Amino acid sequence: MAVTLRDVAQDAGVSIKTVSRVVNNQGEISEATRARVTASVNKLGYRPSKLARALVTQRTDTIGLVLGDITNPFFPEVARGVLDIAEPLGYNVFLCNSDADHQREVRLLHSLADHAVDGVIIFPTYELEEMLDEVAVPGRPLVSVNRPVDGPWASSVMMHSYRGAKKAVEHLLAHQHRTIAMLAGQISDAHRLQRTKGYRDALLEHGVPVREEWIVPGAPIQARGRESARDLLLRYPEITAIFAYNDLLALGALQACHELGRRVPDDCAIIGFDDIPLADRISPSLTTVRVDKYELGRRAMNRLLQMLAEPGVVLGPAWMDVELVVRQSG
Amino acid sequence: MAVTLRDVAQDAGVSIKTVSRVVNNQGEISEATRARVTASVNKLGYRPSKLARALVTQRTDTIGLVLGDITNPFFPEVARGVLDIAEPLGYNVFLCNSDADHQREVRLLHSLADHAVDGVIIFPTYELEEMLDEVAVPGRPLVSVNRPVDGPWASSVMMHSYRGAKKAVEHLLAHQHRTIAMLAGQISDAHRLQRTKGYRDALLEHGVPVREEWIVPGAPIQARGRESARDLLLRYPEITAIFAYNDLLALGALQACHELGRRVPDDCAIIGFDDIPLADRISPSLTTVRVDKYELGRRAMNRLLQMLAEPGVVLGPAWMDVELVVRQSG
DNA sequence: CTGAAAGCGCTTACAG
DNA sequence: CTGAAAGCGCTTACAG
Repeated sequence: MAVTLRDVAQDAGVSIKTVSRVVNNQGEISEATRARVTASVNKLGYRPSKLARALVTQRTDTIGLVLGDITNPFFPEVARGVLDIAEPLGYNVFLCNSDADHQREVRLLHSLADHAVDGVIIFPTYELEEMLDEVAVPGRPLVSVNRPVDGPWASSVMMHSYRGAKKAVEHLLAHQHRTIAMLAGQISDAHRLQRTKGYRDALLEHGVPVREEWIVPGAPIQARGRESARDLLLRYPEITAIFAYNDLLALGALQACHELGRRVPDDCAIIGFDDIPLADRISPSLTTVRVDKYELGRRAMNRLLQMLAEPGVVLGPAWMDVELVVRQSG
Repeated sequence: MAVTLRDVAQDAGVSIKTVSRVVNNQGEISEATRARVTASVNKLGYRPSKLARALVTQRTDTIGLVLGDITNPFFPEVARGVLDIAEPLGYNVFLCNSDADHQREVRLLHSLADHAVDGVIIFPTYELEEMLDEVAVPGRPLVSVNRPVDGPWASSVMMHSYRGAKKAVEHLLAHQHRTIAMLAGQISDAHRLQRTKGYRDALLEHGVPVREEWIVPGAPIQARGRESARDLLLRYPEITAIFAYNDLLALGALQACHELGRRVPDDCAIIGFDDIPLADRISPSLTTVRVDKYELGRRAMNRLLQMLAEPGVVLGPAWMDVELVVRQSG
C-alpha cells in the first residue's frame, strides 16, 4: 500500500540497506548514490514506517501522558507544556484521563505499555510505589508529578504543595482568622496529604486547634465544593475562612457564600490552589496559590527526555516553586 | 526483554500459532489446550505487542486528534468527548496542537501518518481539500470538524456556525442596536467565513449597511480581543454592540469596555460564541452561542469509528445544533 | 484441532 | 562505499 524501502531501492537501483542508510543519515555514502536515492525518495514520497522501525529499535517516539481530567482547567496548560517540548523532537503524545480512579490508571498504563510508548508522564492518583513493579518496566522511564518516586526508571517532579498550603493558611491567620475550614480534595489524590499537612501545621504553629470535622474530603470539582462549603457554613456558622484544596473547590465555596448571603471576603474569606485561568476573571477575584502549569509540563517532559538519554541514571526529584497570589477573596 | 508469544508457546508446550489463536479468540481450540495456554499467559504476564500486530494487520488502534490549542477552553471538553468513546474500545489518542498554523498542521498529519494511526479527527485551519490528497490516504479515514469534506475517506461534523452567528446578531438588532462591530477571528479559521456571513446577512436583512472596517480579524485570544475592541471603540465611538467570533475575544472586549469606562451591556453590548466554562462565571456574565463541545467530540469519534467499520462508504456531514444563551452582557 | 512457512517494513551486525 | 542474511513479534493463508 504505502511506499516502502524496497520500492525506493528498486527505483534507485540500490539495495534496501543503502536506502536505509541515506534516510537515517548514517554511515558513509558516495555523493552520487546519495543523490540518486534522495531523488527516488522524493519522487515516490517515501516515509519510513515508524512501526517497523520500532519493532527492531524498541523506540516508538511516543510517550503517554496520564492526568486526572483534561477538562479540569489545571491540566490543559500542563499538557501544552509537555507537547511543546515533545513535538519538535518528533515525539507524539497519547493523552489519557484517569479520573483519579486507580483501576483506570492501571488499565491506562497497561494500554500504553501495549503500544510500547518510550516513557510515561503521570499525575498519579494512588500509591505509586505499589504500582511501579507492574507498570515501570526497565527501559521505559516514568515521570511522576507530585508523588515522590526514585529509582533507575522512575523520577518525580514535585511542586511545593505543603509550602503553598501553609502560606495560604498563614495569610488567613495573619488576617485574624481563627476559624478556618478546609475543603481537602479526594482521598486518593497525590496532593491531599501535603496540603492538609500544610493547613494543620500552620494552625498548630499559631496555637489554633485543628478541628477534624472542618476538614472535608471530596472530589475536586466545583459542584462538590459548593455542597461541602454549604454544609460547613450552615452547621458551623462561626467559620470565617475556607482554604480549598484547589480553585474549583474554592469556586464552589464562593458560590455557596453567595447563596447563603455571606459576603466574600468580609463574612468569609476564601483561598484556592492552582491559579486556574478563571481565578483572576471572576468577581471577587480568587486569592490562590499559583503553580506555573506550563512550566510544570515542560519540566516533566524534559525530565523524561533526560531519563531516555541517560538510561538507568537515578535522578532526585525536581521541585517547582509555588506562590501565594493575593486577590480579593481572601 | 518482554514476554513474547514464543515464550508462552514454549511454556505451554504448543506452537506459536496456537497461542496466537487463544489470545485472539479465533478458530477452534480444544478446552485442554486453551486452559494450558491461558495458564501460561497469566503465569508469564504475557501481553501481545500491538506494534508487531500492527505491522501485519495495518491496524494500530491509535487515532490522532489535531486541534487548535488545548489551552483554548473550547477544546478540553471536545477532547474528553473523543477520549471517552475511544478509550473503552481500546483506542489510544495522540493529541496535537496546530495553533491554526497550516504548515504545522501538515507536519502533524504527516507525523501521525508515520505512526500509522488508524484515523484522524481534525479541526482544520485551512482549506482542507487542497491538503486532502496529501494527508488522507485510502484506508485512513479523516473526520473534519466544521470544514465540509465528502469522500470515501473523509467526512465532516459541522456545527451551525452561520445560524448561530445570525441568531446572535439578530438578538442585538432586536434590542435596537444598529452599530454592531464584529471581532472576526483568524483569517485561516474554519468558522470565520460562516460566522462573518451570519453577521453580514443578519445586518443586510434588517437593512443595516455592513461596514467593512468594523469587521476586525485577529487571533482568537483574549489579549487580541482587548486590543481590537479598544481600537474599535476609540475610533468609532458610535459602536454600541460587539459580536465576537468566540468567547475569548468577547472576554477581551469586556476587558476593553471596563478600561474605557463603557458599561456592559448599557453602553456596549457584547455577545460571544462557544459558551466556554468561564462564560457564566464572570460578571457581567457573557451572552453567547452555545455548542455542546463534549457531544461534538463524541460525534466526531463515533463518525470515525463508523468509517473504520464500513471502509469507503461516503457519509454526508453530521450537523450539531447551536443555541443562543442570553445572559447579562448582551 | 494444531503446526511450519512466509512476510509485515524496517535495522543490526557481519562481510566483501 | 555497498550488499545479503537474520530477526524484531506478530498474523495470514496453507497444510495436515
